[in-house]
Amino acid sequence: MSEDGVQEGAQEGAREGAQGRRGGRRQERGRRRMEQILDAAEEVVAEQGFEDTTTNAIAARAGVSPGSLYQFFRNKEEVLDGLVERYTATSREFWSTRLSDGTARMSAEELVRSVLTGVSEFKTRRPAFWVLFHGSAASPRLERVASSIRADIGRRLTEVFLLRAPGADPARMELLAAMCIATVQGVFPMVMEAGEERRAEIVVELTRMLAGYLGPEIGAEPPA
Amino acid sequence: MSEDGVQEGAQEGAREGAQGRRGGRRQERGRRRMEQILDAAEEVVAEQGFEDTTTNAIAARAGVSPGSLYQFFRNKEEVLDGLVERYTATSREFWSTRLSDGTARMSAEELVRSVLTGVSEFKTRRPAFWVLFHGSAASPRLERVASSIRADIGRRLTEVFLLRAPGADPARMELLAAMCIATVQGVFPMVMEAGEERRAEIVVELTRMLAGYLGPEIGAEPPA
DNA sequence: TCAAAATACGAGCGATCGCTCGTAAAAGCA
DNA sequence: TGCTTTTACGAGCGATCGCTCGTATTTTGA
Repeated sequence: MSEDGVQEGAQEGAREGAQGRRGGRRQERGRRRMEQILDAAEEVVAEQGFEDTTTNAIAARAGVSPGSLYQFFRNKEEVLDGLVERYTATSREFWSTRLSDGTARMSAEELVRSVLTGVSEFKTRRPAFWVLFHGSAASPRLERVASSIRADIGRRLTEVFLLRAPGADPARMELLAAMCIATVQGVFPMVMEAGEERRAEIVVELTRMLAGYLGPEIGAEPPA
Repeated sequence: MSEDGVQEGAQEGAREGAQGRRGGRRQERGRRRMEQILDAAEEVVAEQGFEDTTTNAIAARAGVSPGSLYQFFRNKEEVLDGLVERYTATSREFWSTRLSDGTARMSAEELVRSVLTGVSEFKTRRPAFWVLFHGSAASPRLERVASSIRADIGRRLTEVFLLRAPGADPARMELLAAMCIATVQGVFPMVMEAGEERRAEIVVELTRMLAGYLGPEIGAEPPA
């Protein structure tokens, strides 16, 4: 090592991909800090909305100086990208556990209801998820983020549909999935704004609409 | 006037309301300027999005100084409120012409298709409408605006439903209308982003979904 | 033990944006 | 014609926000 000093060149390529300062070998402490910052971002986005979220507010919520935040994220957008990454990872687990068991045997209505309650739970656990999922025609930045989240969910849902209708055209199933996701995106705010009993009523409506829509193509095989 | 310098104290009370538009003894020229400013706001919102729209940009687009803008609108939000007001007025015409004729005789599918093409046209004529209608969970301000627009459309649509199903429960029809509006809000971005032929395909899907949902309660009376 | 790297701080820079203010020209009214 | 009101201007104030920079502390690795 004494020869020339510079010998870290071999390493720097490995890490640079995701986020934060380039070429940096991150310590355990740093990785924890990044999670803290993302947790804080989650809270602030859920409370203030996407556009009103400031980096200083995120840093303060995380109990960290603005400078420290930029130690790990190059700019505000990268923080949001970090949130999205966490969501898609979590959503991956969510769907796999929810689809591994007997979804193929469910009626379309049971399937829809099961997924809807799942989404509802997820939204409670991750308050900012809905904001990023819903997106907005008003904000190009947010829409970019939202459509990437929806695309990921679309892929999962397409798999489920193909599992239930093995002979079907994949492109067709993709379209059905996209329609369902868009519909839920549109209707879910109603669910959230409504009171407790009203909420159940709307979920019933949404279930009826989607089950009716999917039924002919994704309906359960007759249990005979 | 030279006597004491300070003698405008008697006037200042009258001044407070005049700034904005409250006690509006507005001249013809002023009313035209307001329309110009709203036109400019329409363009800028459609191009930049809701949050990225600045009052200075609106003024510049309208060919007016920032000061002049604030001669007519007390703040940014009032400009957006003005846009919404124009929309609800235009939407009033839109619905009344679209509902005055034989909507009661149409099948649910025809009705849905007719409304959808209408919305599509409207969106082309008023580019910023979609932005304000779609709203966003990410922006409390925008959501306020959007929900007021949706509420107005909801009232119109409820009327149509009641016209087609005179015996039905009004509250029930209101719920159906809200569901339809939310669904369209969710799915329409897909329509807009898609290419020409793809677009028709999605509209067919949306029509099928809504017609299937409404059919049992709003379907046409048997023509027999 | 010690230098390099990673982590941490926080004041504040530069840019933006909503909006004001002093001023002055056009329009209504006597 | 004069006086008031409305319309018009545009530089710039005050506040905010994303982000930087100089510096100090902790951890790593040899």
